[in-house]
Amino acid sequence: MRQRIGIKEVAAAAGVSTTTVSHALSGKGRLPEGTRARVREVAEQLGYRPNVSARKLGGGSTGLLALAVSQVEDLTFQLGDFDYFASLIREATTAALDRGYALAIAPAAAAEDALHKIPADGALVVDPVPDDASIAYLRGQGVPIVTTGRLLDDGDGYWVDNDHAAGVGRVLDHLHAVGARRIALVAPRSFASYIVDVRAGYAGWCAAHDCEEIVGIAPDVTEQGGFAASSALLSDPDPPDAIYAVLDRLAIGVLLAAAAADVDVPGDLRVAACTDSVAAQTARPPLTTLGLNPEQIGREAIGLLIDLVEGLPVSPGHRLVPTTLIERESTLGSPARAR
Amino acid sequence: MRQRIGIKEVAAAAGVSTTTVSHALSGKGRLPEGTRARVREVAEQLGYRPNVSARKLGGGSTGLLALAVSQVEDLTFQLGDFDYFASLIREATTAALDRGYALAIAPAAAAEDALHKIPADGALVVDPVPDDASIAYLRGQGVPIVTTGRLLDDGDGYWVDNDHAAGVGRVLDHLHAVGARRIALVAPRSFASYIVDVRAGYAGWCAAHDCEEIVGIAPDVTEQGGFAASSALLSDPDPPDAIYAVLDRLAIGVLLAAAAADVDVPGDLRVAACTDSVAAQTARPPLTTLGLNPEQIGREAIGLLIDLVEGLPVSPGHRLVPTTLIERESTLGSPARAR
DNA sequence: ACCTTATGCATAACCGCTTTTGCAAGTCAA
DNA sequence: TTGACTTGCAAAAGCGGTTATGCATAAGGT
Repeated sequence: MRQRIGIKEVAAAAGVSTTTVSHALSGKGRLPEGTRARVREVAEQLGYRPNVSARKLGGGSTGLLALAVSQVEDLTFQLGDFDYFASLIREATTAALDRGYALAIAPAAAAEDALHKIPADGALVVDPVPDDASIAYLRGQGVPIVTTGRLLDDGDGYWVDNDHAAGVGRVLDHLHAVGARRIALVAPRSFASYIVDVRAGYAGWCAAHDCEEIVGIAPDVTEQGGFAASSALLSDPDPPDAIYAVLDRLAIGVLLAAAAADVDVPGDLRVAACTDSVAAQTARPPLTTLGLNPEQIGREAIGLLIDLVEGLPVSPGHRLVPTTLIERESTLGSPARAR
Repeated sequence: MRQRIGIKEVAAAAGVSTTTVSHALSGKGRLPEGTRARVREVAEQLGYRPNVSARKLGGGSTGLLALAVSQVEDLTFQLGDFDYFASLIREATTAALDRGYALAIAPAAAAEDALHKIPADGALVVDPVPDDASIAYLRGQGVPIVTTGRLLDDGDGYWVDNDHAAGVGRVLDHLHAVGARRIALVAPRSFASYIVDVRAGYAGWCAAHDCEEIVGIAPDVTEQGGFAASSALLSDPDPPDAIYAVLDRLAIGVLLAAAAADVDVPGDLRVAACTDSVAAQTARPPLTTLGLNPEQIGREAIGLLIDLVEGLPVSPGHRLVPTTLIERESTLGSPARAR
């Protein structure tokens, strides 16, 4: 009948009061280092685990951060890229644990309800959508928030994202350098800031390079969506000679559409994608991608969030994470020609 | 300065005591229907939301469950199937929240350390590996554990999994029914129970149907792994006429290998996979898959875990979740021939 | 009419932890 | 010596609920 070890048990074992234990563990109060260390040791030995609920109730912090992944109601939002999210979340979790925090998942479905039920000190919202109910709720609660990708309807606040403006330019420059002159963009409608940014970057680049803007709107963010959008583009009398898809899964759909339409990639069509992944790497031909360094995004976002939670001084505004262009056959073509 | 509405405010507004409010809302105590309804209405109007932490404090539990996703050190374990895990975790999270628990992520790396820092009442370990350090640690702490997929080195304990034995039979019967006679299995080496189960089921089926066992071992669980394993199989002088891959990503690799080797699917090779996903659905040709109903697995596992945490009576042992065969072109072939 | 039992609700004691306050003992300057 | 600070720790008051207990009053049995 192993009973939970609470602060009381620790206090008894250490021969001090519960107040002292609380202070020793939290680092607050006035205690000599000696007592502090002794209490900590006893707590450790007894395997003391604080009760999160009790902490929260007493007005303290719980050491819990909510991780909310936004969703779009009317769009089949199947999480565009698995590897991206997995990397981001993995790194975020690790970074949080390093500083003594745990990440609790708030499902996108009942996000608001979930956030109410999770006694979190702060929240990380991944790819928020405009008028995000969970964000409004968190704001009301006064809970610190950091988003990855900025809020479209409110660019203020703290967010971490890639430098998409620079990233788009890099990809388009690359496509142009390998000979593309009619570069199309395949993207879903703009439900998240990075899509807006990429589209804006694309428009700007086209204007600067005197190129026609060709945009194919994908109905969803899966391979199907990419297939549909690019099939339409390819059947045009004056089809593009390059396609940049804003998600790797869309790009894989583009490759499928090209194969179906007997268009040679990269001979007649160069294809590139935003977001690197194993799937992009193993596609036929392997896809040139813009790596987004999700690990770094996750790490920075969590660092920022914890600073906010702990009331540490942070410089206001956002953080930009660089992108990495990964050149593969889908735009380079030499290995394909070698065949 | 809108203040929180607690049970106290509701009590004042309804002209009753906090006890009555608590009883009215929880359905306990002795109250006439009239009072109950009135209090509920007032609570509703005031937008009362119970404080989860306070509620938990009364009970013994802390309201935190750890979600550990095991990993294999020396295998590139990129999470075989995204959709599967996403569905499972989403449903598990929702089920947990419904019962007032939050799910905290314990990263596979540093799992033990992470679990130590997360003051959880119980843990859900997804696809544990043999000699899992995190499980040993949790056992030592006396924390209730439920795994999805059983522990290879210890089948006892509580676990939830698909009825793989039945599932394999269903797929192989299907492949046999559509004419396959040399059915190969593509699988990574056995790091998890479901792979062991599928391989055992496959071996049993082959023995029962007097078929030769042909197994291609994938070096990892990505498209690359499937490509490598099936390329080897297809270059055999007497190649298989069907391949069953234990993960959808492997199967997509199989499709790529078939295309590279100019083998027609499903004409010359039927391909099926375990685990359904959008990627499988949009593959060319669309893949016949065995759906694993991850939602149900997640829900049952969490239900079981919370019962254990709360000391509710549970029947010992495991829970089996049925599979669903989803037939698509990769084994049916008619649409392909129609081309 | 009187005692018992059921009914309707309030009082108060927790739950585990944080935090404010209080108090004794030690330190120090005047 | 003495008042003014520190220092080291404990007592006690919440936090927002749940639940055991108590106590009127009403209903039912004899």
